[in-house]
Amino acid sequence: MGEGVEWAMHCCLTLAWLGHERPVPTAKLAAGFELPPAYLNKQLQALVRAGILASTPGARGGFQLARPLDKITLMDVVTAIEGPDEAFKCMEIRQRGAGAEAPQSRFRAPCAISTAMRKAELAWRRALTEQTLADVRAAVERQAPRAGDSVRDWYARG
Amino acid sequence: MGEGVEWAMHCCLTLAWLGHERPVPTAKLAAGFELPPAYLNKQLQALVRAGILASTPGARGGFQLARPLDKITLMDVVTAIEGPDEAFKCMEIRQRGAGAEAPQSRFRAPCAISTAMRKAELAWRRALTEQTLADVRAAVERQAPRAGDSVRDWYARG
DNA sequence: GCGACGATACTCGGATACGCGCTGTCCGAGTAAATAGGG
DNA sequence: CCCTATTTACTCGGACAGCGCGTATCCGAGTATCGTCGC
Repeated sequence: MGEGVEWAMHCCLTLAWLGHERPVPTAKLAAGFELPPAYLNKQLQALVRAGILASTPGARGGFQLARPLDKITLMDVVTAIEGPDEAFKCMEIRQRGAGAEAPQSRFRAPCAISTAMRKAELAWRRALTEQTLADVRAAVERQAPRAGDSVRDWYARG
Repeated sequence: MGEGVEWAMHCCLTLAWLGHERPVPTAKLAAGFELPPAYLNKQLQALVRAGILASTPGARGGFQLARPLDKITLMDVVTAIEGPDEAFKCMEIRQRGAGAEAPQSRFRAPCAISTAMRKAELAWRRALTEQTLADVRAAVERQAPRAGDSVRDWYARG
C-alpha cells in the first residue's frame, strides 16, 4: 500500500484542527510533516476528485475539508488514494489449460478461490468503512487532549 | 496483490486432487494453467520455504503437499507468497515537522491512524486464517463434484 | 543371466534481465490581493 | 477621498523523469533412470 494514504489521513486531521476559516496551501501541510510538497499536492488532488477535500485556486488558496470528519470513513480515503480496484484480481486461470476443455457451464459459478479471497477483502473494507476520521481524531485527543492546540500554534507561527 | 497468490492456491488444490503418490513437476502444473513455467517454479519455491509444499529434486522429482489441505489456511499461502510485512506501514510522520518539537512522551502511544489501519488489516488476516484450502476445495466440489476426476484425467493424459 | 558402472535425461534452485507503477519534480493556467493612476 | 485598471504574487492542476518491485527468463547442481559392459 502506498504511503500516500498515511499522508492523506494526517492532512485531513490537520485540516480539521485548523478549522474551516481559510484554505490551507499544500506548502504549509507539506512543511508540517516534512513531505515533498509537489507530490503531496498530487495526493490532495486525488482527495479533491473523491469529494473529500475542496480546493480553492489562486492566491490565498489551498485545501479544506469538504465535509465533517464523521462523514469521512477510512475506506473513503483509501479508495481515493489507492483507487477502486480490489487487491486480489481473479484472472480465471481455472479456465485455461486443463480447464479449457471442460463445459462452459462449470464456470458459471464464480471461482471458489476468488470468492474466499473476496470474503477476506470485504472484511477489510467493512472494518475501514466502520471507522471514520472523527473516531481517529477522538482517539488522538484521548491520548493528547492538547494536540489540536499544538497544531494550531505551529501553523499560526509558520 | 501479486498474481502468484492465485497461482499458488490453484496449484495446491491440483496437488490435492492428484494425490500424494508421485511428486508433480513444475512443467506439468504450468501447462495445466498455461502459466510461465520458470516463474511458477519461483512461486512454488516460496511455498516450500513456508513449509506448505515439499520438493523432490532430480529426475521424476517435483512438488507435493507437505500437509493436508485442512491444515493450510489462505493466510499461510498469502504470507508465503507476499511476505510477512503488513500492507500499511506507519512512517511516523506525526513526529516530523510540526510534531518534532512536541515532548517525546506524546508519541509513547502508537499512532492512532496506524492503530485504525491495523484493526482493518487484522480483520482481513483473521478472515484469511479462518478459511482453509479444504474449505475452498469443498466449495469447488459442491458446485462441480467431478472436478477432481477431470483434473486427474487431464494430468494422466498429458 | 545378473550386477555394476557410466551416460543420459530430467527437475529443482538460485542468479540474471525486463517492464510497469509508485515516487518525485517541474512548469503553466488561473485567481485574489496589492498598487498606481485618474476622477 | 474613492473607484478602477494593471501589475504582482501566489497556488492549484496536470504534464514530465527516476527508481524499486513484481514479472519473466536462463543456466547450473543434483538425482533417478536407462543402457552398456564385464563377470
